[in-house]
Amino acid sequence: MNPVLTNKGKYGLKAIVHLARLEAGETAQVADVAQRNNIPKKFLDAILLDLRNAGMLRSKKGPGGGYALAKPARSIKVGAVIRALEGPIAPIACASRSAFRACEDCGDIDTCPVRSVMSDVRDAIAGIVDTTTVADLVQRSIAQASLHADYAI
Amino acid sequence: MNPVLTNKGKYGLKAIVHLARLEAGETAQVADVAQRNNIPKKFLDAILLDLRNAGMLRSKKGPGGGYALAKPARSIKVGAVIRALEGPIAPIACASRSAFRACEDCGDIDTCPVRSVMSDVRDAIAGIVDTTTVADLVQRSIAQASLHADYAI
DNA sequence: TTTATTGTCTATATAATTAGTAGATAATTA
DNA sequence: TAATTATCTACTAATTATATAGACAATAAA
Repeated sequence: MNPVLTNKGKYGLKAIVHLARLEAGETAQVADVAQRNNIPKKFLDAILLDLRNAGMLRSKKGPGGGYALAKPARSIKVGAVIRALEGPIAPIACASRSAFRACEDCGDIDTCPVRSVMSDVRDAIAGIVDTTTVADLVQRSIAQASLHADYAI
Repeated sequence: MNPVLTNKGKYGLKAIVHLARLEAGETAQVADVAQRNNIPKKFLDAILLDLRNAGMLRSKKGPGGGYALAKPARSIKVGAVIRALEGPIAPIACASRSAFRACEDCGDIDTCPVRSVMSDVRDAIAGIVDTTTVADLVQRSIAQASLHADYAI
């Protein structure tokens, strides 16, 4: 099971966390988000567009424009971000709820042990990504940062 | 998070379940396993070799030869099969225990929220695949088969 | 109303990975 | 010796990931 949060999904999550940290009403420009997070700007363009089209971000063109969250960070699930950028979370199509597809080599879907265990895996993944929100991610990074802060003068 | 039990991993799991269903001492030939499970024979050759080199299968050449499990099915974890064929199970390298690697774009690994949630995902996946054995898969397919059996005369 | 700025969209290019194939070689049995 | 079966090396094709280029559209400020 290879690395399969691709750069696209990773960049998208980093970017949306960046936006979630803005003050209410504030926007950030793609170029700024890209630079601050070491993300290729043009690549990020396409990613933010996907997230916007999925209803998670709003955008404004022109000087002073940029991107911002379209709704509260606590209402945006990590799973929604991943699905918008990477597609279904199931490790195999026959174990997907949203995009089920039988394997061509499958004899009987009801007795396939691979499908059975991969369905469990899917549920386990969903159990994490669909209960963790972007607000949680912000919280965690702050909590971790303070744990590692150097308070010595 | 794209389908990422690849065909290789899927074929390997199907094949090892096939072998786990053999009588004690019995072997099966690659050609037979391939045909019965709709797996390209040459591809399966390479897969079974990997599993053999990982110590899960034993093989014998020549007429009457073939493959068999090298140890009891209950001692072979699904996670071991997947790791042998697909590599580490973590969705991203920075969340892997066995093959950790920091992202090039990562500012601080300790405060990265992507790594944090993906570590949770990794643990969730491991929680399934490292507690499910090949024997469990055999059991399940039998249980499911009897559920769907048509007992009417 | 012009100009600079910023997001939007389409098309294309490169690299990596997956999925498989071809064909020779080695071991074993009859 | 001949048939059989696994082993190994090398190669090809298809798909996906990772971008990049450049035109276009909307907005704000001068």
